[in-house]
Amino acid sequence: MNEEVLNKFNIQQFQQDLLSWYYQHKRDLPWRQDQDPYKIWVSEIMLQQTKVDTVIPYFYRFIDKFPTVYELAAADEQDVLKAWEGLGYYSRAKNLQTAVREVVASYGGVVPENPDELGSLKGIGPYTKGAILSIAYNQPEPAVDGNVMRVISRILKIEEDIAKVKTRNLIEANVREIISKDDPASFNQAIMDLGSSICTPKAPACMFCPIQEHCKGFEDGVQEELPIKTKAKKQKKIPYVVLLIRNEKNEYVIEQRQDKGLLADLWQFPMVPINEIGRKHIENWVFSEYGIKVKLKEHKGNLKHVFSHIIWELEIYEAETKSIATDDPRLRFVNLEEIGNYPFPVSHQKMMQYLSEQ
DNA sequence: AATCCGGGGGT
DNA sequence: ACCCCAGGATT
Repeated sequence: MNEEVLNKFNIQQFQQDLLSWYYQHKRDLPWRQDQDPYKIWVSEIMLQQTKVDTVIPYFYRFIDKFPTVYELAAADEQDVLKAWEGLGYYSRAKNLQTAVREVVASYGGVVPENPDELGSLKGIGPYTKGAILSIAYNQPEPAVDGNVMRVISRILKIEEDIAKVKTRNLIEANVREIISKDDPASFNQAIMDLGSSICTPKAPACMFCPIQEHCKGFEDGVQEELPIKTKAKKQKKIPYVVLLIRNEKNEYVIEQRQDKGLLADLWQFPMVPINEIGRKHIENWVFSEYGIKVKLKEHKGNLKHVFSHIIWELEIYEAETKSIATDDPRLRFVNLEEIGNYPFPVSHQKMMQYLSEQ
């Protein structure tokens, strides 16, 4: 496909230009202090679809709480989710703990250096596998993320749709050709740093790019058109009434979500799907669903919460109940003190401002 | 191959 | 609004 471009590509000079730029400009990041495979691993999972600046405080707190695979393996899953609260994509945290437990049980607590063993762990896909192998173990393995796809598609003028797995594999094959065997850890991280600071999605700073003279996209003036990517479709809106149900002991009803799917195992205030039942039957629905008699009170406000694939349109109501206990295993009555121990999605954290004393 | 899965920030 | 972000699992 782009063999012609690759044939004329000066690999040695490219590596030298890229790496000398990186050695001079590399960012001082918390997970670059050492090459502890566990810490590299945690950082890579957190960084999936998440910006560096967002991850940094979470990384410090997480490593402080779970310094090695042993602390994480022994931890309560709810505590792990609490440490992940607000980061999103919560299955990352559950899969990470599952995989760490596997490392302790089957690999003596040592993160596998074998590509197949590493790649078989929960939550470790092709990117994360390559990142750990290259950064922690100095293996010349590609680590193709969004940055790398953008940078490589511009350099080699690859005009395939990067939303497709096939294109990711093509780029991986190309990286395998041009990666530095002497310092693969720096090579992979250099491309990522370049992608975040110079070779940005919009208005790339080609005039300051250390590898401009190697860039076929720039040579042909198409760098701003690359990479090619199909658009995501619009999110579907789903309306809910959310109930802040309080009893006479000033406790609120919270509910644990199911253990699979959206926001799995996190806690929330009960949500009534009003597009399914109609807003006339809210109190009846709550009784049939949870066995709790409630009386709707004041409308506290509305909230729109946008996910990647759906949009929640939330109407928040205060409600009262005479109940002080429940047999429903999903539910708990908690006071304002206890509620802070449970992992909540950001949308429901925002509702806590409406919780009142008395 | 397409869909599901969070939340934040830049433009 | 729209796009992107150090992606992976499931269908």
